[in-house]
Amino acid sequence: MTDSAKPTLMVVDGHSLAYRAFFALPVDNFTTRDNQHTNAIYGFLSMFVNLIKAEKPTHLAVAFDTSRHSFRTEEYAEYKATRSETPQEFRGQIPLLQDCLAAMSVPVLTKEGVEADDILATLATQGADQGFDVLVVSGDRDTIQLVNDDITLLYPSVQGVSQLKRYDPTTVQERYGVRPEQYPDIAALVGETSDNLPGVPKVGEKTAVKWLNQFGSLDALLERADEIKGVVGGNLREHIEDVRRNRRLNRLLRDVELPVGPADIPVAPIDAQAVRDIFARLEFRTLLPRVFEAAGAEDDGGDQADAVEMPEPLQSDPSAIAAWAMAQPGPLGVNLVVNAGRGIRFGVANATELHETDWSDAAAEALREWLESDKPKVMHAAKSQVKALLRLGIRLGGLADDTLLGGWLMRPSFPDKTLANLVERYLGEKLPEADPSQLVPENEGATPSQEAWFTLRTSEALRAAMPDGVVTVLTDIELPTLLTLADMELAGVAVSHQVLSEFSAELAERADAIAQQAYATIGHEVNLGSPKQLQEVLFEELQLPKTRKTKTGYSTDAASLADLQESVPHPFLEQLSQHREATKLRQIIESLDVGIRDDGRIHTTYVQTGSQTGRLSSTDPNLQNIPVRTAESRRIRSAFQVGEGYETLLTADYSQIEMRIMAHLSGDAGLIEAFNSGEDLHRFVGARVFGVDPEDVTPAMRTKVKAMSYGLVYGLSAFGLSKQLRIEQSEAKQLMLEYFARFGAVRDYLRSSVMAAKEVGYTETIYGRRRPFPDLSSPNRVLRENAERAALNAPIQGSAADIMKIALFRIHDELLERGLGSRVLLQIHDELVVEVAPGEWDVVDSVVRTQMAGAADLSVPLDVQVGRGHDWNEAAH
DNA sequence: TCAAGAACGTA
DNA sequence: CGTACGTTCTTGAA
Repeated sequence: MTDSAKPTLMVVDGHSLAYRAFFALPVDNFTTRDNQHTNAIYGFLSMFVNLIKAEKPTHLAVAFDTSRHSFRTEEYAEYKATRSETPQEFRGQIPLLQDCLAAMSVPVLTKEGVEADDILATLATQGADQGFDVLVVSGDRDTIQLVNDDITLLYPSVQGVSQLKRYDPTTVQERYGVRPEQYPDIAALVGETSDNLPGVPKVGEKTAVKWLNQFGSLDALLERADEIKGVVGGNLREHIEDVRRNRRLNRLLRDVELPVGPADIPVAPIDAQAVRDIFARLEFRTLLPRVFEAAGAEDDGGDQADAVEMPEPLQSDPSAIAAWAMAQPGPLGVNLVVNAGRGIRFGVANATELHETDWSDAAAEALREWLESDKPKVMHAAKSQVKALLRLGIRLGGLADDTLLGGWLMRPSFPDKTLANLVERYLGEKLPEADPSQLVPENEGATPSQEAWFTLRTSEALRAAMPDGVVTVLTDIELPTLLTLADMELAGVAVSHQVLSEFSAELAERADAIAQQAYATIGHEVNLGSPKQLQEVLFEELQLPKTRKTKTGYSTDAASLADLQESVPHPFLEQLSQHREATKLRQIIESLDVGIRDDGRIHTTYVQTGSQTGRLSSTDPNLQNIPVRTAESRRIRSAFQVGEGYETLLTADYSQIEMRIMAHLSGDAGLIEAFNSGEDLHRFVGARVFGVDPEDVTPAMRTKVKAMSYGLVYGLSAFGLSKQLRIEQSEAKQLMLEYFARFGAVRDYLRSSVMAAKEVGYTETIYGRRRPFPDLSSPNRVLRENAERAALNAPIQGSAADIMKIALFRIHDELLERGLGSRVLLQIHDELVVEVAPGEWDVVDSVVRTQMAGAADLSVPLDVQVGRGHDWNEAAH
């Protein structure tokens, strides 16, 4: 392509390319542990090394803008004035990017009063004069004017930063219909919105090109502007000064005084250690070898600790392993490979020695003493392993860490929770992985003891990176919770197939009947479960007014149907709603029914890392969303019954725990008084807000303040409140004003908590659990406001989750310690379900109340409601 | 067979 | 234009 005899000069506009990368790469994937955003840096460098590899420049420099001020703003103050402020998280990345470039020995050029493109223009012009092949890399269209036989422009295409389009004189001519040096003439006529340079109205690229070709030059055109007929002619004559100004401003300076010329910037060897250091800080791992490769340098690993050599795993006898493990002073990595609930292989490791064995009852017995001892053990995803051991009657002791939990606590939003991912993130190494595409893989995956070894080392690295508060949450809340959940999952909850199937049959019959009526109403059959077909019926056949828009059409959800029914009543709407209700319940029942195991119980799985706030989630089946709102749906709960050999179920729930946490965190005197007064919360708040005595608070008032109180925790707006209460927005606004006039500290707290989160980049619960929020300073309003609401909610929901977890494991532990037969079965965020053994009611009731009320010491009491019954519905109060 | 979207259950 | 979840069904592309 290029004449190999000629040197190649590559000059890059760092600012514009990094800015494109900033918007192209999701910030979520490019944030370091200490919340430094790196997406612009990564995107730029990734493209940059590709360029160097492909183009092999002999001389190289990257130019940056210094500020928004330049000779152009001097002449025309509005220049680029419409550009929104570059976001702080972009600007913050520029110095770091420049550090990276410095480490890579790439000259970084800036000059006060001129833009990066002027520097490019100067170097490119000098380079061409001095016999270089010149490559200009820029995302600014004005650089098209530089293109000639010696100067080629690489311009990012719309597809993304990684694709660069190559412009030489021919391609410019093809694309724009003029020679490169004429491009600024077109731009001057058309204008450039992004630079806030208005052009001639009604003149686009086509007209501009036509004129230029007709008159030969811009000067000639402006001279003879009288000859252009029609509206555009008038426009041109009217805006002739704008065009002249545009042309002055879009001319790039080719004679900027620079400290270096093209010959002074030959490609130099990179500073390997400096690159390693800054990349380590930015947590770039995959980029490192690419930079070394592009620079033609050897990555000798540097003066960091040498890459750790993985010791060979030893196939050992279980009792030998047990003796060895007992003798180890420090923590060991432990890994029981579980399949279908049973162990199959077992591995254990310290830093230098790896042992593994097939798992068997005999192996379990040999290892029992050590497993049950409090000798420290470090695992990844311990819960399923703990359960497999419990099935053999082995209660694991000494669980010192679970890297699954640690990784989640550090970055709760990250979906990949595998050990392999943590190994890469925290050790910068690769966990050996079998190639899943091959039946007999060439590369063996890690063996059980190797995984244990990696787990142990990952645990150390994770702990080193973990803030103290997060360590506390891990060891004092999550690890004890893990052991509790293992017992709860194994216990399961007894569910009556009989009750479920009777109800299911009833619902099936009803759903069928309603469906038939619905078909009769509209005159034909339709799949009532298909929103697409329903839209046909509702909005075309029945010509009902359009509802809320969805991605694929108009909504047919319950709220929309209710709205329609109110404004344009139609029997089909009612039938559809009832059908939905019946089939939904039936669906839930059916999935519960198939979940009943041979022991007559449902064993859910709690996903301890399933939320970003610290809550648990429940799957297979989800027992945290069993219907409760309607009397009919509660029949499902009556199928959850006390198991054989037990006396009764106990339910215990926290009342208004989130509002209590808000009272505590905000220190609002009124709200604290509300909770200390013993008065019904919403009555108390309603009395204050509406200025009446508590006994005079009407149900309507109570409903309003209740919605307001709950909405607060979620970042509710006046719009949302009005929608929910079906009142005017102005009334909702007034309600909020009155509310905050009485409970102002609540608003102050919410505001300042979001502000603080914006400052540090994360929120924190009372116990130190963190949740990062990179989007809080996003330039995108939707993203930012979503993040603000989530950030407002996170400490509240998260603190509630912390408190419930503490109560949960303390109850679990105390029941065990006291040798009681009663056991906790379910956790539904603020509620626990306990199966009480015969004769233990009084003590269990007391343990539960005491531990729940005492789980946290807030400035308001924690109120606990306890109920008792043969089934879950009856036990609710 | 899979992923996305809509809908809906809970706290 | 109210947070946090999981499941089921339909649909259309692969």
